[in-house]
Amino acid sequence: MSFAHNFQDAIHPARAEPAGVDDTLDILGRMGVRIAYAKDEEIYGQDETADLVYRVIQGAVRTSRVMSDGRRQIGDFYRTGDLFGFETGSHHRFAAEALQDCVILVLKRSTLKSAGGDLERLTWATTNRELDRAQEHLLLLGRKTASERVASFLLDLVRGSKEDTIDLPMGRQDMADYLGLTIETVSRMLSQLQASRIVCFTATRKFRTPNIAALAKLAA
Amino acid sequence: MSFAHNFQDAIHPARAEPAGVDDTLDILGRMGVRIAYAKDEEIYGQDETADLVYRVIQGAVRTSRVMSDGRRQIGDFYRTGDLFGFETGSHHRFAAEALQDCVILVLKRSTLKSAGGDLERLTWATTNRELDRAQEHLLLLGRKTASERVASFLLDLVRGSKEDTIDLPMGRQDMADYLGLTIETVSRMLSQLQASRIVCFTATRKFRTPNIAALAKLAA
DNA sequence: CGCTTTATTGAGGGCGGTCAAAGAGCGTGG
DNA sequence: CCACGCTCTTTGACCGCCCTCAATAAAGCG
Repeated sequence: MSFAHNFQDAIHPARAEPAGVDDTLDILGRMGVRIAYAKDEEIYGQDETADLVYRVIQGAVRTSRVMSDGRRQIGDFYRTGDLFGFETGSHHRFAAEALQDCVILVLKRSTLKSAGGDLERLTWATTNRELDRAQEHLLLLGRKTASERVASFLLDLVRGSKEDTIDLPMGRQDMADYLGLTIETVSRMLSQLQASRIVCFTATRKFRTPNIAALAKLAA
Repeated sequence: MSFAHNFQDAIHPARAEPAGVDDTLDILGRMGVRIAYAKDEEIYGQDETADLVYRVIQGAVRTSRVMSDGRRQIGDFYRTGDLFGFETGSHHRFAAEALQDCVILVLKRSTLKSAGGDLERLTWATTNRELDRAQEHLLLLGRKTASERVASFLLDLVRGSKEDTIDLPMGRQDMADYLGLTIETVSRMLSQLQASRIVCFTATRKFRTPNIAALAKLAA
């Protein structure tokens, strides 16, 4: 499954940190270890003990859980700068995998907690954000229709980006497993949105949203 | 909607605390204020600021979120002894309502955080448990079938109880809104489980599980 | 360019939703 | 205690959304 040769600190510590990011995060950079993962490589496994936390330096990550018969649910996606692995106190309910080749900063959880002050506040804020997102996800999975789910998903991406053209870091199967749908339904909904001139795909994984208001309305 | 006359500390502080509960929780009892809520009364509202936390002293509570067209998703249920209201750092994504007439201990969040030591650990543990449950819920809503959802739900109740006969604190509509189903589907699945001799309802809201192994298998 | 993987589109079926009616539970008042 | 009325639950018939299966098309990659 994974034949990537991990390496520690092979990436130069100088990062292109966007301006405005809290200085607190810079402290993290000096505390942890950078590890590179190949696409689809596992960062941590389902039911693994959770004494580490992670930050995406480059690339993107998904958390997922698979049932014994292969059905899969994706918990969330993480982009550059995001912290993840906070989901539990002892054992991970979801596994984490690299969505693309990426570089991850790995830290001991205990280090973060004992650091006090800003870092503790950061840990707290991150966990709260996780809960918020999970609850929004619950509503989506429990009560939204297929088109509403896809619209909500795209809207989330639009709101989390400053670019005009947005590129999806994941394939259709990952979208489907996040949204609780099949790949075919996702594809159909996307085609439908495009036919309605609400989104416009310039490539399989690149799109623009000429009509965000309409998209927001569809997302319900 | 609610014509219950709330009253503070009208309930005598002596509680029938089951043995084995952490002493930490007793401290809470001296810090907060007890408030009684009538069935279906709102404890806090969707989008309300979240500077308080709560503990169920008596009765049961649900958290829920409704969409503009009335579709509702229930986040979780809370029984005697459970802490709730930890879902967010600033504003509640879900409202909380009394499932039955109940008594709730209300505390300032800041009090809890500044107390340090055990209480801080308790806050942390509770939040982690919330995340764990939310993630389990995500899998249920995203990937399980109707019968698996109902089986999972009943199994959860069985595992959380020491009694042989379990009674449901909620009606079918609440179950449905928790499971992302309709009331009719829930009812049909229950009838089906009973026909299979996997559960046995002695009343609408009382059941036993003669065959937990089979129930666990169905829950997947 | 050929091969593999991924995405789209179509046809048909099934699970769960919708609509409707009957039945059970339960408090109220005669 | 029973009759009545309300709410909640169950059951049935039918429908529609999404899934399944299958084929084609497009995209990635050597």
